[in-house]
Amino acid sequence: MTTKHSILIVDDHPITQSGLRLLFSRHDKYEIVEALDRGATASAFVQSQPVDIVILDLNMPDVRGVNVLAEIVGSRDMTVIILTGESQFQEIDYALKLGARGVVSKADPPDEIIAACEAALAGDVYVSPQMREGLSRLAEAPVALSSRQMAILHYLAQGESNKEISYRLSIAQPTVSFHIAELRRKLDVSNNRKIVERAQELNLL
Amino acid sequence: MTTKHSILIVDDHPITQSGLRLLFSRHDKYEIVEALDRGATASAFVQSQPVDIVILDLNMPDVRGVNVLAEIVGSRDMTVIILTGESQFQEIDYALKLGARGVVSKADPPDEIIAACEAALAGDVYVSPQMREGLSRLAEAPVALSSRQMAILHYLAQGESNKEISYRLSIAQPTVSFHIAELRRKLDVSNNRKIVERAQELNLL
DNA sequence: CGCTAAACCCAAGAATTATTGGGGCTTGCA
DNA sequence: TGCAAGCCCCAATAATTCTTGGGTTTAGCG
Repeated sequence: MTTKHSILIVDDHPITQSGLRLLFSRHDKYEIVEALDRGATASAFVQSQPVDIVILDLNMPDVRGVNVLAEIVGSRDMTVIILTGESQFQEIDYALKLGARGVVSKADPPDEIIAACEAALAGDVYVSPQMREGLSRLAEAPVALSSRQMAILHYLAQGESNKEISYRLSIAQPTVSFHIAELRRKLDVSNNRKIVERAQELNLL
Repeated sequence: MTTKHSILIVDDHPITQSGLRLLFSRHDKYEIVEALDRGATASAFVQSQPVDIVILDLNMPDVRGVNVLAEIVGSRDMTVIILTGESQFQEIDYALKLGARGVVSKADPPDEIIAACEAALAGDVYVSPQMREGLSRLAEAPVALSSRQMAILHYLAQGESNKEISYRLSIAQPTVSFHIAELRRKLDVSNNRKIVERAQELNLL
């Protein structure tokens, strides 16, 4: 092997970053080139410096991981592996639809992360046994949202304005309003202020 | 020093455990004697083998960390440091009342954990700056809302539009916007979509 | 009593968001 | 193959919401 596989870590917990460094230090096939603690910086980073694999946390203080994922796969064809601490299967399912190449829980043995990387490099999508079980139990959603609608729903849940959303997704403001109208229709609410509440009732977040 | 300070880690994420091992391996004053991934096993462990310091996660699949804490401090006088990944300040406040000797977020620099251990050994209670700020918001003087502001807050929580609210209260629409701006200011949020969320945090609803 | 602060209100104009109408794309199905 | 339905997008325009700058009233205080 001439060159190692470059890895970007995106996780807001320094202690988890340390754990990942220790893990990958035992596999000289991989090299961590950067570890970031904010989703926004991650989107920017991969623009200027693409990496082979992104290890992405779903829960970060600034941006939802799925939205980072959407931005990354939207601009570059990069391998993203989801590393989640919670059992948010709806969101994980959505991440897979967006193009995540692997899903591992922080409660899984660390080797699962390596397994996911191996699978991704081989062109497969790896979901750890625990996560696979959770996903299979996920009852088919009574309300089916498209990926765009889901992305915008997540931004809404974070309290972002339409303008901010249009900027992040690089689409026109009326397009955001259009998707919001679709969310209102599908979730059967009359008012934008009820969208997030209803989505939570339906476990869409 | 004749003997090292013994440490028990209780956290359901192996990768976090790795990070902690790496961290404490750089401080030969401490020695990790065990790392457990379930709260129930932790309660049992310290009965048979007391340790100097317990690093305790709040979010575990089987038992809430606070319940483990209650059992530990109830039976043995042991130093427990809370290591939390979420901003659950109500629960953290409760943990401190129960007798936790330190609080650190997983989003804090790892050194904060060492600082908390040092403080605990010196007999102090250490709360990291980030956590301290969150806790202070809990304790800060209750936000005083006028009756008009409170009325409008309730309408907002029900998802009513400004127009509907102006209609119900028989006031002009800009007046509603004015009161909403006051709510934003008093609740210290930047965006209308966050008002209700913040009000719930403060138990104003 | 005058002064200040805070709550309440509104008109007008600025800013944001929604709707309409239309286009392109893909998928499944007749 | 052609058609219908869903998704995604946007420009232009409509509707809503926000801000600004002003006004009134009340309450506390030196």
